[in-house]
Amino acid sequence: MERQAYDCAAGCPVESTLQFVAGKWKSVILYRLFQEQVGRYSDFERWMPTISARMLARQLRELVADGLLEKKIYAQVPPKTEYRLTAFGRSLWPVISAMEQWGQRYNLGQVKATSTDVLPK
Amino acid sequence: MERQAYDCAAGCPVESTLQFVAGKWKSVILYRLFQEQVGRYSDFERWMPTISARMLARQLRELVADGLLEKKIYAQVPPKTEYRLTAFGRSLWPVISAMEQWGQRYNLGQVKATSTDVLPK
DNA sequence: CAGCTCGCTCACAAAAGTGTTAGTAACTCC
DNA sequence: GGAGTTACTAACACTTTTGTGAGCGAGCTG
Repeated sequence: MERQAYDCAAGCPVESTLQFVAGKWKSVILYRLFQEQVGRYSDFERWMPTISARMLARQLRELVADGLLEKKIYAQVPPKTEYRLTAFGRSLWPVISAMEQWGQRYNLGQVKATSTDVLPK
Repeated sequence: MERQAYDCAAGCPVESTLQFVAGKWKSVILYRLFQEQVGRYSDFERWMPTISARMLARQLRELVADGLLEKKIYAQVPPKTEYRLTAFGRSLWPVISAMEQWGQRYNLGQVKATSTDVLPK
């Protein structure tokens, strides 16, 4: 099983949240779906060009298994699938949104900023 | 270097945030410091009993290198060090707090809940 | 009937992350 | 003077995560 095990004896709430969100691409996938409502497999490939097909399929599968996304398969050829957030997935909006805002404010470029770049003195 | 590389061509803000927060234990360390203000090395060992010394030292070092924490070394024997949040680190409060709240609401136990456990119908 | 399409999956290999054990420095207490 | 203290680090092995390349099924298009 390719999943990190967070075992927090005291039931740390931050760790529980991480269980759902901490895959390398998961929060980005969720973020995209918050923006676009629906995404097909090929949409994600376009939105996140550096992800490999293997990872994309796997992260999507885990998100579906966790109940955050739902997957609709159309029985047609060539195949078509759609992913969208479930109500449970949508409940993560505060988390994703906080990440988005922090990233916009403190890290507009993709290169890591240090505190001195951001906070004067 | 033990660091994941997120290269988001479009400069996705969620990915930039992940760069700082996505270590296996980083957000938990930050969370603890938001609660306690100050932490010594041995405090973290007590707060997070399942982390290994190697990981703790490493995650702390990275957080300091990223400018999120500052480290104060007292020149005494036996040695004493204190870690606390910098202003930059404190700017992450909305992210950590959103994680905390989601974890408290939807995942009180440490076992993964599924959507059906949480959302009626 | 060859080729294209889409949404994947599999096997293999490389890379990243993690745990374990041992050890250090230097001062105090017994 | 031997043991205990704190905050680590280094070496090694192991596990987990990730990338790569290949392939598949089934119908539609030329």
